[in-house]
Amino acid sequence: MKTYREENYLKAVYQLANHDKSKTVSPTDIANWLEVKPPTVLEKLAILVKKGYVTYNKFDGAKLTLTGKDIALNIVRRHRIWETYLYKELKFSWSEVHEIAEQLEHINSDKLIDRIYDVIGNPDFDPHGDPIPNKQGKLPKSDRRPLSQSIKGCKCVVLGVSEHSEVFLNYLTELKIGLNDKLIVEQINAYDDSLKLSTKTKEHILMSAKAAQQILVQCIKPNCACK
Amino acid sequence: MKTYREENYLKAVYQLANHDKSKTVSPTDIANWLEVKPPTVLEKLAILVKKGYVTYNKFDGAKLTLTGKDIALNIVRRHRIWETYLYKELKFSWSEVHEIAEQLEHINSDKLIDRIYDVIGNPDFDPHGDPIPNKQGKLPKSDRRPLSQSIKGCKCVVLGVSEHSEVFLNYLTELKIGLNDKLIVEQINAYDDSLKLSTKTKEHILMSAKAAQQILVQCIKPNCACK
DNA sequence: TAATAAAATTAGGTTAACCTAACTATTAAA
DNA sequence: TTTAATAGTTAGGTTAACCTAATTTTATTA
Ligand SMILES: [Mn+2]
Ligand SMILES: [Mn+2]
Ligand SMILES: [Mn+2]
Ligand SMILES: [Mn+2]
Repeated sequence: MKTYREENYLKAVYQLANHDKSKTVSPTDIANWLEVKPPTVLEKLAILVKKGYVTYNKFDGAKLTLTGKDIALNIVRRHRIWETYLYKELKFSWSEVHEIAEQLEHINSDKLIDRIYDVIGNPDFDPHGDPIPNKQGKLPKSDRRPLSQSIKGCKCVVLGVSEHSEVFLNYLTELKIGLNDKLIVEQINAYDDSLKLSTKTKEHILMSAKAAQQILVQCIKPNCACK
Repeated sequence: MKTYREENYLKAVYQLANHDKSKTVSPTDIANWLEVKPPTVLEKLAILVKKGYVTYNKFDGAKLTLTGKDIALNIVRRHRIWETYLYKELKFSWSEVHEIAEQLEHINSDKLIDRIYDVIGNPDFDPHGDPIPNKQGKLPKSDRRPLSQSIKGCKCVVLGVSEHSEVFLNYLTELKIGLNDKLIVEQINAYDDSLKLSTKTKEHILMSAKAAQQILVQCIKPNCACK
């Protein structure tokens, strides 16, 4: 029996592990992520360990087992399919879809997910550029890096964002920067690493390093000097 | 704070009260409906009374207050809108929609409901012919009676079903009887009240009184002798 | 390295939502 | 009208999911 709470804990472990692959997933991390307190997490981890969905010890932190990863990836799949559906079919903006998908991802009907996935044309990526796992939990390949790693003169295309907050996404929308838009890095300020960008619709966009770190891009020129 | 459990209790009171208007809604009725035990219901009723959503005493049973009825009707509204959406937009059959809508009705997003209600064209009735309350909780008028009350020779149109089980709906589908289909009552068996019917696509359909009680119709001839 | 801060853990407690068993009040049958 | 069945209620208990406060580890840092 997987309750929506259990689904959320497994998804949290998955997302924290992916967010920073070098770090272990600690009870405190999970607690902050889910907005509960560490003892609550410890308690739940013990149950998930018993059920065979995670392993846990202080040094390696929490790790998903194969079964646990399957479940987590299925929730991620549902989440991203719903986001895409809300965006494409129901005309929600990319800053609105996440919150509603947080609820919809727990609806238990494979047939419903299959149906809406068909309606949106079986895409590989969601409105934030995140890959949609297939039914077997395999993620489509995508080669992306933060815009902040660009060098001057780089031409690149926006393939995603690593932050999904409404305020950040609305900020990008204001700058008229969206998924698949092409960017040119005009200048990089050596003092604070802020960027001057231009797009097809807008020139001389000023952007902080903080924001540029959250935008995921790919170089357009095959032999671009960007790292 | 309305949890989905609370929503389900209020909806249960609403539906039981409407199912049989002459009877009071007893704790046992609610318990059977929600598949829990009577003490669980008593406990929850006490909370709902304190919150001002219902009144309860042994003699009048459970009754929704105005606030409680508002909440219940809103859940019913969401349920029926989702059923219609699943049916019309996502091509589910009328026997499949109820179960998924039982989950979807608890998704908390007015904007989402508004959006899908728009997509399906703001209809007044769901795929089972049930009226969709408007935002103020007002139900569109519909004048229907059980097919079992028909007299011989009556021509009527199917406007709904009072049972929503998959097995019953699939049975009707097999008989090729659906919403808005026209029926002619060819004969009524005086012994067991079973009917012989014909439709545009099928003749001499035999139907038990039990089934006929669950089909809601309206006479087509303005001065029909049916009661 | 000793002191301090932070993280992990344990202990003990609350609330919601369930349950069974036992008892009381109603209703229906004999 | 007594008896038996059913419905309502109370008492007491469980589990999941949360909490705070206290304690023990583990890291930092002075
Ligand atoms: Mn999201
Ligand atoms: Mn996304
Ligand atoms: Mn229904
Ligand atoms: Mn319906």
